[in-house]
Amino acid sequence: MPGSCVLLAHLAQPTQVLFLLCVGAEGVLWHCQTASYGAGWCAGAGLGQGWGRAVPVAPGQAGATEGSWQAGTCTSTDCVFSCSLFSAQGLSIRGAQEEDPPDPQLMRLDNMLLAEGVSGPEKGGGSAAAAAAAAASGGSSDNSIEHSDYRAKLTQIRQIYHTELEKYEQACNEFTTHVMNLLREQSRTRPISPKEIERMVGIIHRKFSSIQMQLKQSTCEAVMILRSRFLDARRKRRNFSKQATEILNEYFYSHLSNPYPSEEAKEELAKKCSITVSQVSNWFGNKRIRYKKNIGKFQEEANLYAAKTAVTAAHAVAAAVQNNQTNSPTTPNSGSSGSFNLPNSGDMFMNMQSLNGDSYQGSQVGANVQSQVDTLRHVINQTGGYNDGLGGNSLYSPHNLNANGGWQDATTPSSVTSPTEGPGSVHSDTSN
DNA sequence: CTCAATGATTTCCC
DNA sequence: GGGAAATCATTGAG
Repeated sequence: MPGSCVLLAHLAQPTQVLFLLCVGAEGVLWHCQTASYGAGWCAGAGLGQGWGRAVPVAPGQAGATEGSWQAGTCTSTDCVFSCSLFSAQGLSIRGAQEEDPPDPQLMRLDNMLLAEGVSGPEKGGGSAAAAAAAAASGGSSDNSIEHSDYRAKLTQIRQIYHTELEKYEQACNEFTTHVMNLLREQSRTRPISPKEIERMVGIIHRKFSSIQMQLKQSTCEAVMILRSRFLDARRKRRNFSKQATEILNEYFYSHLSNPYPSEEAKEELAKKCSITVSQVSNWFGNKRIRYKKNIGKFQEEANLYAAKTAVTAAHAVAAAVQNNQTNSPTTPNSGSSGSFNLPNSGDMFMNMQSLNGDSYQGSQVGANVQSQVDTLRHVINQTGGYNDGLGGNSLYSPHNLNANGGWQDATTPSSVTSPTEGPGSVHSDTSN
């Protein structure tokens, strides 16, 4: 059994390895912790378990730092104990951790782990995952697949962190017991004061604290890497689901005269499509530009969605009319196609116009139809039978509809009043 | 592998 | 800040 000194060190191995180094009558000795730590590594580094003689590392030797020791028989740099030394006789501490005041770095790490949901109480879903997902998605609801993916990985990190933490605590206790036993044996040959024991225990705990800090540090790094990967993954393009594309297309083609969804509409669409608001904005931006550039190419698609919308609208109108016992005799839709009752029928009309060429030219008529629709809606509302289904008016009703047509004009009201630009004048950038 | 489609990003403009 | 336009980068069909 070595002398009375204790040196607790950890080496920067994949798994933290704990050593006990003693300085005594027999010189400097190392002891590889045999419990849950170190045994494997000790063997791997050619140290074996138990006690062995340590020799100072020669200055300049690879891996050497001031005060480094290595196993007497091991020349591998892996065997260098870059650790602080606690003198046996006076229990003087050189290089011991100075951790009396709360370490600001430790506090930062703790805060981060808490914020990331790694430490602290377990929450179903984890605020960190939600926060990261929200941040990554531009502040809105995110793709649930990525969300759960991120959450699963974070949970994994969390589990590893807690397992390791538990191991460290257990090892700390074991080690403390071990040292206490050493001291108890020492007390047979020399007087050991309670203060000395207390101090020794304090040293051990501080050492373990610094090891814990490393664990926290690497956990933080893992979370950061995960987050960056998560964000990077988001940058990758992923096609929207067929359903989402359909919903977006339906909106687009039923608002062809003014395909600029309001913020509310965007949010609603985002929700329906399980994508973010910015993705909705991107989609509409891309769609507008691509539609404008090649209207012909999108004609079939436009007709498809127009027909689809018409059918839906017809059904809705039929239902509304049927439900409306006091149907107004002035209702203009009775007996006619019925599709114009759609709040968006103005756009649909334009769609039909576009079959023959430029879709923008039809908006004059489209606007007229729109006004009819508004009248109709007003009438129906007054009779009390029409306020949902077709509703969408808060969400889907096109605003900024203008008589001249053209998307540009819709967003630049100043030019709407321009009498020089007739219905036939197509904005230059609509031509390809 | 090629290439069209398409979601995302960048740049410019108002 | 929102939109247009150009461009980048990935996806998926052939």
